[in-house]
Amino acid sequence: MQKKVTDEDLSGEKFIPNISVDIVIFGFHNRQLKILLLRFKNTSLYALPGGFINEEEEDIEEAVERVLTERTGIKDIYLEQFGVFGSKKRAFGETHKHIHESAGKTTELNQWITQRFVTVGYYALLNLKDTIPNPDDVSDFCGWIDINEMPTLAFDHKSIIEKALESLRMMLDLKLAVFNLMPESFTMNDLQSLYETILGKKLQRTNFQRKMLSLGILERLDKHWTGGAHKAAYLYRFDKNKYNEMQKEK
Amino acid sequence: MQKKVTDEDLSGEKFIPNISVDIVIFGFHNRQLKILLLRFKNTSLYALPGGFINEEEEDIEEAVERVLTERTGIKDIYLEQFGVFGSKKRAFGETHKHIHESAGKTTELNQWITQRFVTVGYYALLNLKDTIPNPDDVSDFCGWIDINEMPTLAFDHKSIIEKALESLRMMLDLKLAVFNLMPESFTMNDLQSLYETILGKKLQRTNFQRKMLSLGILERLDKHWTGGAHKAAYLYRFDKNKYNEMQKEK
DNA sequence: ATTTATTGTATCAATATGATACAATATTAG
DNA sequence: CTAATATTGTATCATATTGATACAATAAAT
Repeated sequence: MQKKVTDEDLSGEKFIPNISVDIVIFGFHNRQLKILLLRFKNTSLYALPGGFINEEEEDIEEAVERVLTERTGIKDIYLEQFGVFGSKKRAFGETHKHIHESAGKTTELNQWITQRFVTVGYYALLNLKDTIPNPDDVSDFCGWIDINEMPTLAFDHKSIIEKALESLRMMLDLKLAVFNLMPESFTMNDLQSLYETILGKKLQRTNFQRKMLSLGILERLDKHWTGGAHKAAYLYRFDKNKYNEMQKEK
Repeated sequence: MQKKVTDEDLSGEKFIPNISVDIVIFGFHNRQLKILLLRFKNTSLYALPGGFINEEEEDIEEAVERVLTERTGIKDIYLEQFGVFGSKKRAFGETHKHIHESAGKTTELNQWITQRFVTVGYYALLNLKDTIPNPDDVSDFCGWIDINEMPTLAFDHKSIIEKALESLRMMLDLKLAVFNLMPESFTMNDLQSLYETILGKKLQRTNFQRKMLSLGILERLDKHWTGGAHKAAYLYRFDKNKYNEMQKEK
């Protein structure tokens, strides 16, 4: 959702009015799918990272990349635009006033932010371990929240997240973007649990393994001893070179 | 792209600034896929139907529906949002000036339309026969143009159309929206040629027929005599009831 | 040494898809 | 009227994909 106006914003930068971007940043850790959320200062209200588009200098996607870097500390992140939210009810003046006051701001709330906004939804897929979550100036928390433990979300961010997940689900087998969520090396079981949380259903282990191996994009590494009382699983690595060759052939 | 400002617009209606909608309206006739285009007065410049969003009263989709009805005369059309185009280069002041002058307008060109616009792309699927294409006040032509004979298009409408087609192609087997393009009754061959133009490749007749029949949503009607020196083909009808039952089971 | 949990692979059945064959039939040519 | 021709509907076979089950390998605990 719309990032609040900082001092920088007020001095010079000019945003396209009435348009924001919101980013559903997915990460994967401990076999759980997570989303990066902000919490507004002195509230229990959470929200998606978001921002506005610099009128002179930025494509929409560039604005998204800027916000992504601000919140996660990293660049070159897998991005997908999944929808626009333009209901006439998308004017959140009261909520913004509340957030503004809770943050202890003494200045007058900028009028423009209370107007109706159309927001463009993007989702990002990244390796959670690489990130250093960083709150903005109206948030006191920025961090990873499990997809199954969503807190109260501001604005219409709940439905934006649902749409993002649905979109991710549809793309799962078409693109192989899911590997952006995985660490450098992982076991089949790790990968399977990611697929299962995204799809929201259990998959059959042996057939899943067959399918993944037949993609021809996984490089097998050393075995991985868990300490468990059983055979060790292999680690795999997503092989970008093989993937690129595959894409060329299409 | 952005519809030009009419007298109505100037008197009272208030649009969200910097945002437009553009609609790729698909129709199918004579075994050819067509798009509804406008041609600006006294030019050979074509463009997609489009418009702006009433700030007080309209969801984005409602604005799209309004424009659709204005240009085609019909309501309740299948709609799908396929993308947002927000390049920083999307400011078309010079083109608008040219269109404005060619249309013989003596008034000053409204400044707001020369600014940067973010446009939301929708595609619509409808039965071409039901429509009465209707130009707007800066166009002298509104009609169906074959997808393979695209004229020079204004703004970035060429790439918007390409993206729409790509999106339609991806959705082809996921949804069964394609039937919105067909007339009340049609032969398998008609349907196949539609699939072939969308996919841009030939399909095998017998297997296509098997696939369509196995969907369980086609009702077989009488035979259809073409006058050709061969067996008559059956006509089929898309059975909405069967389709709805199918969806419920999912 | 035996037990247990998990892994990698093989295999068989059920489906789906690609390719080909062929009978049915509406018209035209002779 | 008969034969030729083009197109349609359906069947069938081979191949590929997917679902379900079996089983041997093995790391640690008993």
